[in-house]
Amino acid sequence: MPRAERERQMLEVAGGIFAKRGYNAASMDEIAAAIDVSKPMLYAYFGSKEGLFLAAVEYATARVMEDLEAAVAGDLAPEERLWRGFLAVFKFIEESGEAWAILYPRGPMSSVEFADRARSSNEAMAALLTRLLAETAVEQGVDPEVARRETEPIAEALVGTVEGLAGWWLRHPEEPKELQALRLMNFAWMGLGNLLGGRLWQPPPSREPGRG
Amino acid sequence: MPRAERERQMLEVAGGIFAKRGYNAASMDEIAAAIDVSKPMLYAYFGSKEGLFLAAVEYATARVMEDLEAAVAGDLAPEERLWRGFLAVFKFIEESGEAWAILYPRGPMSSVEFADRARSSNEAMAALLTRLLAETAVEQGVDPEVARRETEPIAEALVGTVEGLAGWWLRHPEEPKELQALRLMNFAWMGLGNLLGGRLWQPPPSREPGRG
Amino acid sequence: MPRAERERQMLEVAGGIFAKRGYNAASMDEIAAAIDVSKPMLYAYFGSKEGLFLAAVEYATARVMEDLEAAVAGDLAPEERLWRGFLAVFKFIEESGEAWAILYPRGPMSSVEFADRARSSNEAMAALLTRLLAETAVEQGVDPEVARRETEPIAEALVGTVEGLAGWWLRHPEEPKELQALRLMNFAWMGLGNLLGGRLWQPPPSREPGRG
Amino acid sequence: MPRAERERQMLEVAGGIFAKRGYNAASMDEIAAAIDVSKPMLYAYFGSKEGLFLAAVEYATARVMEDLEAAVAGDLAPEERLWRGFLAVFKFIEESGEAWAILYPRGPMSSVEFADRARSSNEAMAALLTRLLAETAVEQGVDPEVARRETEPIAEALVGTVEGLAGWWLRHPEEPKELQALRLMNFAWMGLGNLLGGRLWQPPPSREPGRG
DNA sequence: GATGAATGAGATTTCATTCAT
DNA sequence: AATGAATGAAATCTCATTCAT
Repeated sequence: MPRAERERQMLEVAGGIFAKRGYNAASMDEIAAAIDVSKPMLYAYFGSKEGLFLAAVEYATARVMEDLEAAVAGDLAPEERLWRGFLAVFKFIEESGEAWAILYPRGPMSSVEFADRARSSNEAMAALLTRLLAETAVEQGVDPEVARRETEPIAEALVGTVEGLAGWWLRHPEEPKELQALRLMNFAWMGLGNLLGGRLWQPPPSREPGRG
Repeated sequence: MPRAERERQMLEVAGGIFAKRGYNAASMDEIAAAIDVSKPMLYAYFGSKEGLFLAAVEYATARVMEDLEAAVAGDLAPEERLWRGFLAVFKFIEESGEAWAILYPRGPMSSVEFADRARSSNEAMAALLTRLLAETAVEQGVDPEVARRETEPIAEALVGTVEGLAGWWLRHPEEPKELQALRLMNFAWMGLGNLLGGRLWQPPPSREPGRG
Repeated sequence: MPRAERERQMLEVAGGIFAKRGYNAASMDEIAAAIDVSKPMLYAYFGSKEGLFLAAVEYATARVMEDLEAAVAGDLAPEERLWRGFLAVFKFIEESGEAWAILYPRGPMSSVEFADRARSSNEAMAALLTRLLAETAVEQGVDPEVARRETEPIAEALVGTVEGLAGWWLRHPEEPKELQALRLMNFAWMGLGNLLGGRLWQPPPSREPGRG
Repeated sequence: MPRAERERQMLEVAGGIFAKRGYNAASMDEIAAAIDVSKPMLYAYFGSKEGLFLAAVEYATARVMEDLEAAVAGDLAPEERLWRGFLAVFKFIEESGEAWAILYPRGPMSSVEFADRARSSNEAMAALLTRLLAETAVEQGVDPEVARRETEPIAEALVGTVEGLAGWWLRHPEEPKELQALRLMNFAWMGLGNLLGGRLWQPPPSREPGRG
């Protein structure tokens, strides 16, 4: 088995265990046994438990970002882009729940030691959104200075929004992912002001956003 | 020192250490030393490390919720309420960053074992928002069935939004809290549709920040 | 409550807990709570856990010995004496199983540290038997030198015999104590040689021991 | 060092320490140091302190039982068999006092938690005796129903007898083991009825001790 | 005389990590 | 290249025991 292939497999299994047990409760013993590899091998590949964990996080991040970037690529209206991005993320969660769970474990008691370095996914998503929002804003005539200053925090807030709804969805898995994306459009695109006024957002075929 | 007082002090110090180190890396030894109490005392009061942690979470939750509830109490317009709620939360974060950090540690690798029981803060905030949103929606003539179904997930998303922006703010502490609240109003109340169209939200007269 | 009375009560409760949990697993906390006394009181009365334990053992010993001595007192034939002694012991076990269980806990893993000082019961019973056997032997014309040398080890063996059968009885509590005493007479008085030859011992009314 | 060999060594040393200190007072630290092995090795082999202890008990049991079964094997008269069995047991005690002491610690304050599972030796010996006694009794024409009912408790009593005399012997180690076996024959085979009548048991010709 | 509150010391157990083979 | 065997270090938790009141 080629090294890259083997590494990929290790990261997937390890990621699953980290997601299920949490960083500390996941033992190198258990991981090695699940991969069917000796512990020294794990160390040869990743150097330490921390190294393995970070590699698993990066691997998972890369996969979400691939899906997400593919979804928002091309010449699309901002609204359409947001809609497709939301759909892509919830599709990813549905299909690779474990990978998402490493990135956003929900629930406290993390081991903060290397939280910074493990935030790669958050940053990648926020960066993508920041770029998109900034471009669009400028296209739409928003003051460039304002756009520069405001898009990054807004993008971070938006990632938090997705994470928050994803957490709720985990407890209501019977609902389809499209409904989650639709909710986010209503909340994030329309805003509560419109929602509470009864103005809802319509999915693509007849897409027409904005306030009434 | 009366028992209640001592307990409060323990919870504050322990909360700070849990927030700084994470659940696993925080050792009972370190916590006891920081409180200047013997370890057995900790066990006498809280039974176990888990018990101590959960008590600290509850204590922090109770404090945010007090502030938040006070801020949104009274006969206020929905918009005003949201605005004041946001302000209250960011004020809390500014003053009690550690308490917030225990509740929303940001960053992966949690110890999943008792994540459920530690979600009290999220649930409390989401429940408050759910109630407010539902009431307002119905007042505004939204179909009650829709309101019933949609407010809870939207509320969870909103909590995530706050958490997301708070995370960003932690890395940009030079900005005033009012600016964060203003951002959230623009994002969550107006929606991206309006924002990208250049339509911004104005804070109510008797307050200060924002841009016209 | 007079001190002696209170002390007696403490020893009974403590003895019960020691018997149920074993020396180490019985905590001073549990014992104090069961007696409904504060821990410092326990220390005031008995000095230490070890002191409490030894006092409980002595108390239990004193009680068996009272019963046993009463049973074998008076001018009785050796056989009759043995029979009455056995009956007394099994009666005691039936009525005060816990006291017996401190003295003969059956099963390994004792905490040998102060085993010597805790053997008081064994010694007391063995001493009583030694005296009786020696007297009888001499009366029956056994060489006094032999009697002197042999009675003590035989008495210890006999105590072991009683303990062994008591252990079996604990697992077959449905049988009456008289049957246990009868068995011991057959074994200890008649001997296996007679038993295997089919010669059994008859209880008192028609008592007639010896070999066929 | 091959695993089996190492395990045997561990069990012997651990057994010795358990016997000397008792289960609770023996610490894993001390045991590991005495074997000259790290504590984690102990856990790798036996899982827990309890596991180690039980393994040591089983090991000791297996060794007594080997000797005992070898001694009573073959076509022997009941009397001869008993005599040889006693000799074997006392020989074992003389040579492996520690192993015997783990099985029959004499002295109170056991940790009752797993007393049941630690009684293996008692049960093994009692089972062997039960079988032998039952066979012999039937051969000798004893009512089979009586034999079935009585042999087990008698066997347990007999094990207690051996234990009792062994306890005495520990305090009088200057006497030879043959004398102990002879005593037991006189007590258990002849019975006190005969003893007190001055009728003693004679060892079989080809052996030595005893008094005519 | 009596106790609530407190602690020093030590027990078992687990784990990331590394040699010797 | 790969691993079985081994360990140093540390974590949680418990308990007998004692002051200060």
